[in-house]
Amino acid sequence: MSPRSLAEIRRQEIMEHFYAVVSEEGFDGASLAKVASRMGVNPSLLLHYFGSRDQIVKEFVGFIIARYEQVYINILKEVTAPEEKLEVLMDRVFARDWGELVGDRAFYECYALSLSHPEIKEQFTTFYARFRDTLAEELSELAQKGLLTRIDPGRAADLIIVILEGKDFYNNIAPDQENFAEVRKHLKSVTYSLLTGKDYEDNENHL
Amino acid sequence: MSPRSLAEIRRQEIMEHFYAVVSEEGFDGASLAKVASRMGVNPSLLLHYFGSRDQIVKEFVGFIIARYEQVYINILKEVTAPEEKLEVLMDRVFARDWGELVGDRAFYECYALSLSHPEIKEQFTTFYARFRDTLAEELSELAQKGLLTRIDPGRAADLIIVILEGKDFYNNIAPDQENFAEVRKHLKSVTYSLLTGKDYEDNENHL
Amino acid sequence: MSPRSLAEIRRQEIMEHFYAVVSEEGFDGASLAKVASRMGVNPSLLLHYFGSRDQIVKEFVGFIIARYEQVYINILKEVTAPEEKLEVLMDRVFARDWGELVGDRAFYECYALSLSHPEIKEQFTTFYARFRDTLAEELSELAQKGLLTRIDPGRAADLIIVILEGKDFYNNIAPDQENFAEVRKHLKSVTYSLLTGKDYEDNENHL
Amino acid sequence: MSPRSLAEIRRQEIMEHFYAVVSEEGFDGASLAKVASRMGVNPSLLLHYFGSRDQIVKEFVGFIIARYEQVYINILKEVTAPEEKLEVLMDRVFARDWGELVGDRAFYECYALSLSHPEIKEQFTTFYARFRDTLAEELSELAQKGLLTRIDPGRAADLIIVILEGKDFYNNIAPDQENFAEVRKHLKSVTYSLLTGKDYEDNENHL
DNA sequence: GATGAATGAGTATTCATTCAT
DNA sequence: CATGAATGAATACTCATTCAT
Repeated sequence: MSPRSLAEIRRQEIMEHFYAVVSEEGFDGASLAKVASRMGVNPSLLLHYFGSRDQIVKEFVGFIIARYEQVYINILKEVTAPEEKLEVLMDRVFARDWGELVGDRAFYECYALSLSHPEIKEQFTTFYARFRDTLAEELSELAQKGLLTRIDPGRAADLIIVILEGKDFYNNIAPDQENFAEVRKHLKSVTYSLLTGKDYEDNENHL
Repeated sequence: MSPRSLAEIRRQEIMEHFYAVVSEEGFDGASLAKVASRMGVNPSLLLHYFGSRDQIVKEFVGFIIARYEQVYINILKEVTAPEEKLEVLMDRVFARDWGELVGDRAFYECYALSLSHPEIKEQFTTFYARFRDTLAEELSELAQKGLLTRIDPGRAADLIIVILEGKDFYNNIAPDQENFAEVRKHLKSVTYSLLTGKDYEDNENHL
Repeated sequence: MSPRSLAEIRRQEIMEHFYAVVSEEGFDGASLAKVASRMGVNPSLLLHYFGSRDQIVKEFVGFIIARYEQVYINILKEVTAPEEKLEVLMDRVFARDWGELVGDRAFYECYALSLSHPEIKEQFTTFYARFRDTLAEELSELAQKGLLTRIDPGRAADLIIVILEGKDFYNNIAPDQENFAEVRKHLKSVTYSLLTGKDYEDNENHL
Repeated sequence: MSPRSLAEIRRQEIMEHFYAVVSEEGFDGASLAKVASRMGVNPSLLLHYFGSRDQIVKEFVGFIIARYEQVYINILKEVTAPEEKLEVLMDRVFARDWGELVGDRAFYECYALSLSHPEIKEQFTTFYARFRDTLAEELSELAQKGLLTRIDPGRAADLIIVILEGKDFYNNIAPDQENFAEVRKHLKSVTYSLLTGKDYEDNENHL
């Protein structure tokens, strides 16, 4: 309840504004001057709190991943009866979009960055490891209840991640944008079958 | 007999070197000076041929997509007997990597760029449209021969693209890198089932 | 009648286009590239004919002065009866404008340039010397006929030049632009009086 | 006690140095680097204070005009008995030179600039409007005292400006430089006559 | 905690110029 | 006669950063 220190608030503000600029113009366009000007603040202030732009970028990747984590975790943490759990999970994975995240340039900028920065790649890797493990754990429960017959939970988790990320990737640049909802619906049905061995048609009302 | 004008050769060289730098350092680090210095050439020369850095970037996206297209087309153009066609296709889609393409920062840099540049997004969209259509056409032939029972060719093409891109995305930052081959193998089997309605176990030797 | 050499024509073309650009953007904006592009020609061509930009500028001052000379000479060369000569001269000096010359940035650019380039100043000086002398000669004839009573011809020539240049200078930036015609009219009348000792009112119909 | 902020002092310094360079080499030669180097300061500093070179130029025109205004106002503000006023005014208008102003390339550079920049032309126009009005006002007083018989004060002001600017223009490039004092003397006498209707000969001792 | 002065390296781009063709 | 390749210096401007206040 105690208000965070001013320093903490400022740092958060800076991240928020940095995010806004990266989303629109990429790291390329995210100069301290531009971010500071958006904040209505002196550029030196950003350095006062982070020491260097590099440090901002580094922490920014953490900031972005934390944002994702929050969303991904929400997919799972919903408490429901085991029988419904898979449907709810599927619904969420294949939902329209997750807040402002889908199509977010900032995320892919960080991802691209990770491909040549081992330290940053590490951040992504541990994030996806955590996500995979949590997913697998969840699915494992379902498997024990016989609701997930044909597939190993770890494999299933991998599969879900692949389809999830592939779907979002494709969604952003897919032809026939307006009908992408049907692609999502189809992917959902297909994934459901893969996990349960049953057709999904009879569950259509969950969409 | 000299097939291309000097200008064309130079432009190609510039693209090649620009690619190398973007792959390592992103657009952020791809200054004209850096690219020129790699080429052992004066920075003005790049502008002599392209007019502006923006123009280089724009054409570079085309260059990257053309590279992908070449690979993606290779997946399909192999001429084989219809019965083997699906296996060959699967093999290729889920192969280890496609030259230097996988894990290529340059590609994701372009992709990220497209998310806030409609003109560039358009380039991606038409590329994936073309890829999807060609895939669908191919699958449609197989369907007519009864080798693809359970799925509409267009849907199947979407599915393949989603899994293909999701796999590559995941591959780059997946935990347990060494065992990713198994993930690929599993994805291949699963995709095969989805397309044919048959299990893939009996085809394991194709991997 | 024989066509000038192509070289001569080209040089003239270049001067013409250089003039257009200097008029709009000053020497500052008159780059070889810009001039060449207006001509639809390769920048190297300008150097082919002039050797260097400096040479173009130098010859350009001559070009500008020659343009002025042509106009100024026209003021004088009209052959009329001595009694009308002064009126015609006055009419011309205080005419609305002299072609596109009035308000021409290029002229003042050259003039400004002359203030720190002795060689160029020399060009202006000899031009105005020539102008002054021709004027004085003309006025001297009138004086001999008793049409110019009160003033020494040389002094009169100086006076005319001062009023002429002052009027043009003032015209370009005078408040109350629309009514500047009246200023011109008044200046004409005043100058007439100064030269002849008579009031000008009775000659108003010459305006 | 320190009257101006550091920023104000710096801005003034920059104007001063910019003036020096423009006087010698025109806008063409007045690069930020050159000006900064004269100041013994980093080029970025000029932009720190003005934002862009264009802004410097714009403010520079104001700076130049303010300089002129100061001199022109000095012509008028001298308090003397009405009977002497005209003589003093004439003396000042036709004085040898006004500090470093005469022959100042910077002024004509600005003037030339104004011919294709409406915004800058506006600055000149309002300056000359102010000058004309103040002059007219002054002359109007003299007229009421019967010291200015033959001419409307507004017209007289226009006339003085024309002769003043024409004289300076001509002075800079006139042949027979050494004897230009006589031209000035003659112009003074002539102007005096025009304003008062009396000959000036008897006032020669004022020169 | 925050600003502003100042720097110096780096940016894309423009420019005049040379040379080979 | 004219172009186009190539250079290298110069341009205005941006940027991250330091330091004093």
